[in-house]
Formats: sequence, C-alpha cells, structure tokens
Amino acid sequence: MSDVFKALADDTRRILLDQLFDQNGQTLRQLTQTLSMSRQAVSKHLKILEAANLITIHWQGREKLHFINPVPIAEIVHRWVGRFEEARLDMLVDLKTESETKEEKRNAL
Amino acid sequence: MSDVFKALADDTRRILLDQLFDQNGQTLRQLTQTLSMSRQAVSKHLKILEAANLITIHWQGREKLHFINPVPIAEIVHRWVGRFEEARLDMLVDLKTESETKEEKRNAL
DNA sequence: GTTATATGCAACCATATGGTTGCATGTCAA
DNA sequence: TTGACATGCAACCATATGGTTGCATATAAC
Repeated sequence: MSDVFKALADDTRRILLDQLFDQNGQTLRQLTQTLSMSRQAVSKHLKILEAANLITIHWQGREKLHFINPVPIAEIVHRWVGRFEEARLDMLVDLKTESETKEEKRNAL
Repeated sequence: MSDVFKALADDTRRILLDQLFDQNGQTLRQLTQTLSMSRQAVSKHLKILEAANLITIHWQGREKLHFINPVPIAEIVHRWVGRFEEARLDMLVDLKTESETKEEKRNAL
C-alpha cells in the first residue's frame, strides 16, 4: 500500500504508466526511447512499479514486456478517494458555518 | 499534481491526514502527540501537505489549526482511478486471450 | 560461430528527504 | 510584567532516492 503511493510519487514512473496506458506490453527498450535517461535508470523505475504490483512482467525471449496491473491500486486509491469525497461534502457544511466557534469547528468533520 | 502524489507517498503524512479525517481542525501540538517524533518534524510534514493543497491552515491566536482540503485531490486522483478502471476492464480481455501473439498482446490495451 | 541486441548486476555519485537540536518569537494567563 | 505555552526558523545529520557508468549474460540474426 505504501509501495503504491511511493511508486506513483515519481514523475518518471507516472510517465511510464502513461506510456503503458497508451500501448500495453512495451519492452524496456521501447519505454526507454521516449525518456531522456539511461536504460538502467528506466529499468530501476520499472522494478519499483513491479514491486508495487502496478505492472507485471512477461519475458519473451530476450525481451521483457511490461503490462499494467490495475487490480490492487483501484481498491486502495478508491478508499482514499472515498474519504476525500466524504470530506468534500462535509466541507460544504464547514463553509456555511464559518462563524462557529473553534470547538464546534474542530468537531465539524 | 506531482506535489499531491509526493505528499501522499509518506506514511507519516497519510497518518496525519487520517488524524484529520478523524477530527478536523487539530492543532500542531495535538497532531504531534500521537506521533513519535518531534513537533518540528510534524510541522515540516504539515507544510508539505499544505503546499500540496491537501490541508489548509487557520490561525487562532497562537494556535495553528489544520483542516483537510479535499477539492483538488479528488479530481486528480479520479483521473488516475478512471484510467486504472479502464485498464482493469481491458485486462479481463487480456486474460481471455492469453495465447495470442506478442504483437496482438502489445495492442491489447 | 560470430556479431549484434536486450537485458541484468554492481559500484558509485549527487541530491532529496526525513529527522534532530537549539534558539527566537508571539500569545495567553497569573 | 512575568512566566508558560505554541509555534517558527535555521543548522545540521543520516539515509533514501534517482541517476550514472562499466561489465556480464543470454538470445537473436547473419
């Protein structure tokens, strides 16, 4: 869970996911081409994405194919979105009662 | 956008958001109490959350109150969830056609 | 079989990150 | 006004992170 957030925190790794959303199953070499960094750097990023279960690897001869694995993140992020959604609704109430006291405000959510 | 992901990547900061989901508008001192680290460390984390627009600050005398700001993240994360949802549906197709060729597989998503 | 291609592994490096401590400042309360 | 309390600021430190390069290995192509 922590791994997923950490994996998503890096710009390069989000770009890599973008790449795979665009065309799934690309090789390391392919994914490297659009980025301005070494193959090894990209490989490290992909390893982190794999460890976070955001992508899966399929070997085909000497080529390493990368596929998006959307299952685990969906639930996790959903949980967080859900909580922020609730908070958003409650915030509307918050705005309406701008003049309330500190104690009341503390208990608003 | 990048800031939001980076802010969420840290365990302590997610705990802090948890704290605020539990009781909104807590002071720095209050938020520090449950964590086993210095007030200054917590203050830094809160600064990062504020910079990412995930919380907002209200000063009340010498006390700094922290409130969750759910608006910006909701949209951003929604975008990502949406894409992963799409990918999840497509992956079902993927699984069904396990025996397809590499080229076909590359174009599956 | 030889050469080119796709990748892994390991050492190394600069900077970012998450924490600390010490001191300064502003506000509340006696 | 004096003291306690809530916070900020700055320097400092250890480790994590994101990148590099050089070399090794396995597969494909000629």
